[in-house]
Amino acid sequence: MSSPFWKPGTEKPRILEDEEGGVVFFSPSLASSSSGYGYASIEKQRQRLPVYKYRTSILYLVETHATTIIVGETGSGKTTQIPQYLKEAGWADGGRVIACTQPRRLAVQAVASRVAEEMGVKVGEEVGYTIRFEDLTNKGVTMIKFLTDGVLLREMMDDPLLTKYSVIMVDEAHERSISTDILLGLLKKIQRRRPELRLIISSATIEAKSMSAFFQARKSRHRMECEGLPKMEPAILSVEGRGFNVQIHYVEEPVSDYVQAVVSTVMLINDQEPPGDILVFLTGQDDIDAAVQLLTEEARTNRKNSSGLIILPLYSGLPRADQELVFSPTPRGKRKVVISTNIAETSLTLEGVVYVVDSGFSKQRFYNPISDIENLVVAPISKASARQRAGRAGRVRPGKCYRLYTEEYFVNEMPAEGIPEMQRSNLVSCVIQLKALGIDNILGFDWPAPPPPEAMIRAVEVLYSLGVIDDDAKLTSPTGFQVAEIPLDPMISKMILSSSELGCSEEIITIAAILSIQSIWVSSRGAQRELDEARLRFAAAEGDHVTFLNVYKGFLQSSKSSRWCHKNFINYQSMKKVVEIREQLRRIALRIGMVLKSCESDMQVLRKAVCAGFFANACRLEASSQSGLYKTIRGSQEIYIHPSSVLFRVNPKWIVYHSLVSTDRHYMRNVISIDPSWLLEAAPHFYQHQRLNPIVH
DNA sequence: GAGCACTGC
Repeated sequence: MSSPFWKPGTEKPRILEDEEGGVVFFSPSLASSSSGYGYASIEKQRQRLPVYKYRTSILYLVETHATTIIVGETGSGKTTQIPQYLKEAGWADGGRVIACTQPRRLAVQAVASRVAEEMGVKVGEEVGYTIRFEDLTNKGVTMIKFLTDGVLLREMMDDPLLTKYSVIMVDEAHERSISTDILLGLLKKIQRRRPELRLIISSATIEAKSMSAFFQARKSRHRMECEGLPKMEPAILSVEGRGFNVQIHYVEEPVSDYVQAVVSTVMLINDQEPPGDILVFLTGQDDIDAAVQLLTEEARTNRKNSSGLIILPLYSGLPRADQELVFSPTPRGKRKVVISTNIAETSLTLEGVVYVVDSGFSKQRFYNPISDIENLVVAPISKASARQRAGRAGRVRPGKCYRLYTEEYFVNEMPAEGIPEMQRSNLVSCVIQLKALGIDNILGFDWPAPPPPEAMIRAVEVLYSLGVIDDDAKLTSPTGFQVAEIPLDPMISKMILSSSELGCSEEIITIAAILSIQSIWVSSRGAQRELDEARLRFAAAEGDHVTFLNVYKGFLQSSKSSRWCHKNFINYQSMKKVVEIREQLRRIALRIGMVLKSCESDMQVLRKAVCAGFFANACRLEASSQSGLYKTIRGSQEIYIHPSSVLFRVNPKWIVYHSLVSTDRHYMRNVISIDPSWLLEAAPHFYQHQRLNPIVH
């Protein structure tokens, strides 16, 4: 286990082969020693990884089987080693490329730089990576390429058979993200056309069996088993991990209040267990803030041991600087307690954690295709998640995991796997992507996990109403193909296309970029009034979209200053991303033949363009309503303007919204006022005269 | 007058 760089008593080099592809921080000692030690010691390190003793088997299976499924636990080294084994065995000869996909950008970068280091090359040469906005590959030189699965899907639009790849390894397939699932479905289809292509599906769970069943080709007349071609029967291989043993503790009785249970469990660990940091999994910001506060008070009153506690929250909405606090090393004699959302389950890795407290819950997205509303719901996690969470305690030495649910519940009631994202999401983007790849029979597509037919039908309806697909459910030309080319939600893409005809594309692509990120405002529950005041400085009577334009203009006038952002409660990181996305949209717009033009101060055409994409989200203020109650034109859903909108309390008679937040009420986020006659202009087929007229007058 | 698990192109 010990690395040649690490002497007992010194800080252990931070992880070398992170299976989750979390944020990898190389310690300075490692960074400096890599040049001093040279190739041999890296080679020794590689040989110590559990996956090494399977090298020959893996190469044999890949050679003889079209699909190989690798079940590998954390720390097995599969992600960094298998692509190298393949390259060493000649799979990248003759200009072919070995691809390895990851669900997350950071993982792509981290793994690529590690593999480049092991091979003694620079990233972008023999080893490269591609993520959105960043392509560090060199055609004809790059042999191993890491990329997000979303990027590989985009590549299929230009090269549907992915002809340049000899082997494609889909990593972290157990996470079952929408793009991983689409990719798996498409790769299965490609295999029929390209029998020489090899797939490696790498997964952390035993779900391998269902994955294997999926890739099991039906005995078909077209594809006889013949010499020279690999077997269609998938091979399965397990590789053990290298984590330390984690002792599991369960509660004896179900807990009624898991925030309270978290507090007492942390205090118990602190009183009775030797030093080591604690990682707590809760569901969201509210719970986390509450737990942080309770723990801080508890630590203050119960002085015995708890003065050494450093209590930190962790969730993605946290400002960057606060997030980085959790990575700072724990001072001697102190104990760090990080209270986190699911972000610490897969997206980032904390070192030094010895104790995990698992509430057994997380927030999950659910989609109701009937109401067309997506909801965030606190729901029980799966056994797979519970194991992943527990594993976080065994990275540096043997650890303990305290589950705030009973063993009986874990064994008998907890579901083995989570519900794939595909089955609980709006599918509009997914369907258009498949259409663009020539998959016309969406309902008959061979999915790893078929989504509910209602959700697919709803997606097809939306695309039809946007004029993106025709009566035969085929992409329209040019609109459908253009919308598919733009990497955004189709409603936003449609808005962009219309802006070209209306003469306001410069403004609309700015709005599109802002709508496609989380939020441009800093999240500050503490300074709510100041944030509201800052927002009012940019407020436009037309609504939030025009307000965004004012912010963007201000940002440019400040020369993209971070100080200006800070002063105005605007998230600087978000604005940088907006500039980047806007630049990408601008390039795509030109490529698909749009006219880039500014409407200057004519906000009416701009609002029409928003209508052209979002007409389905039109609402009218209830005449008798004093409380700001709106109803959707289409479904008569009762909804309200979100208090964060600049049109909150202004309540214009007609608006369209960008998205809904559903709690006890449905709140519209980002709204703009419109004239109802524009709805008829934008979507005559959708708002027929007879239906709209009685409402208009 | 209230709330945003997490990714990705």
